[in-house]
Amino acid sequence: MKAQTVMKPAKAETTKSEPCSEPRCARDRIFDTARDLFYKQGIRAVGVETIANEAGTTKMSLYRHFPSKDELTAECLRADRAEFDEWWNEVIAKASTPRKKLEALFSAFQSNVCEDADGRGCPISNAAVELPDPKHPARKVVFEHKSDMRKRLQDLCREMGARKPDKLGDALFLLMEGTYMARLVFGVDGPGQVVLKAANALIDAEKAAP
Amino acid sequence: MKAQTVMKPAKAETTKSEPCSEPRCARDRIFDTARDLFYKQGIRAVGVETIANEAGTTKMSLYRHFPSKDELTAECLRADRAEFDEWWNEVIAKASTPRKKLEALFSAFQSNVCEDADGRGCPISNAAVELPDPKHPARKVVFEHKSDMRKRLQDLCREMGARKPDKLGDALFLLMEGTYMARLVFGVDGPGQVVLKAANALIDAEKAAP
DNA sequence: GCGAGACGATACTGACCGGTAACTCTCCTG
DNA sequence: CAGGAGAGTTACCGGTCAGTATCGTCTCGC
Repeated sequence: MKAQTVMKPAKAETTKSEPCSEPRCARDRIFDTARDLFYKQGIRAVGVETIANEAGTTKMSLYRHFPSKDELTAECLRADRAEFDEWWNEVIAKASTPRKKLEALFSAFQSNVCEDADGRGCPISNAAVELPDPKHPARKVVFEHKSDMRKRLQDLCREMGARKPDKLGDALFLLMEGTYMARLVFGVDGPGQVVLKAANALIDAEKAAP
Repeated sequence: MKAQTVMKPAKAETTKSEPCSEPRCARDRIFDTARDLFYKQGIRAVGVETIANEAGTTKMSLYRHFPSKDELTAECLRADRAEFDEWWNEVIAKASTPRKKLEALFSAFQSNVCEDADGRGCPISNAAVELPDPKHPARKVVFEHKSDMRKRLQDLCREMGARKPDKLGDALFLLMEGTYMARLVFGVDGPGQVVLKAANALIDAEKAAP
């Protein structure tokens, strides 16, 4: 398969604790391959041997860098989480008011989730489905990420001056999770296409009357 | 390869061709055990041997009644779907208007999903996460069930006189799916507790202005 | 009484699982 | 130049996976 051996990177400014060479070092290739395969095929469906082969290396190298498949899984989810947070912060940074931040979030969210050709919803939610064991190291990542996401929404609602910010934030949370699952079941043209309008309707309703 | 393997008698007792004894016949015990274990531990996490043992029988009996684990899985999902439909019809039968039917649905849904002590969301949505292969027989059940659920919501919105019934129905669909996932991640006291209020807000907003 | 069907028990296949051991090669650094 | 770390290779471990084969038993309808 791939392999493409020596490429003479010619960079390597002798930073001591950075031994990676090649296109990328074995650890990074393994990590990225694992994230990709876990997302596309499911965590339980992918074996460590498959990951190693697909990354152009061997199982031994995988176990040199990661203590177990479970820990590798948790690590991948942490990367997913970090990527999500980065995306989130970038989106809200461009908007001026809490209301506009929420609108920008749901607008970008709808595009991201629904328009990705081979998307399969949220890798972290999916992990929660695949790994029921509460002792699995990935479960902690799942809970922390979703709790954080919930709180961010509630905080934005509070800043916006909603009457019941926690409840409105939770309702918006439901819309997001539902969009993930709708994408997974229906593909691109599913119910997720209405999430922005639905979020706006909920926000308007809460800011208005009784 | 077997002919019409999957039939389901499940009728009254003393019908002549009913060799089931014991509490229940082996097929039913296997089937119920599989549904339970698949839901609680995940489909991929449960082996056929485990199912057979837990049902107090053997793997051979399982394969006498079901052609494969994949088909058994699909059959379990069909039962989940039938149970859901039955629940749905019962709930809307008690309400007089489309608006009240929707309200009754979301009220009962919130209770069912959130108050079940060891609930793990929707078994059918979970199956979609666990089984990415589009050729898996369970995928057909997933898609049909969710399409049906989506259409039922849209139809109720239409009967209610919503201006954009399809979009409103889709928004309500997102709320339901989100509630399932929220239950799975957060347990009983999660964001799902607001789904009834959120649904009402969306409906009111759509029936009212612009 | 007898065949037939349902069921249980045991053993097996071949593939794959996560994880480990021991060895070699290469390249960077001191 | 020596040494050590990162990486690749091969072989292996015990266990489990889905699925099959064989045989024996129990019961029920005829």
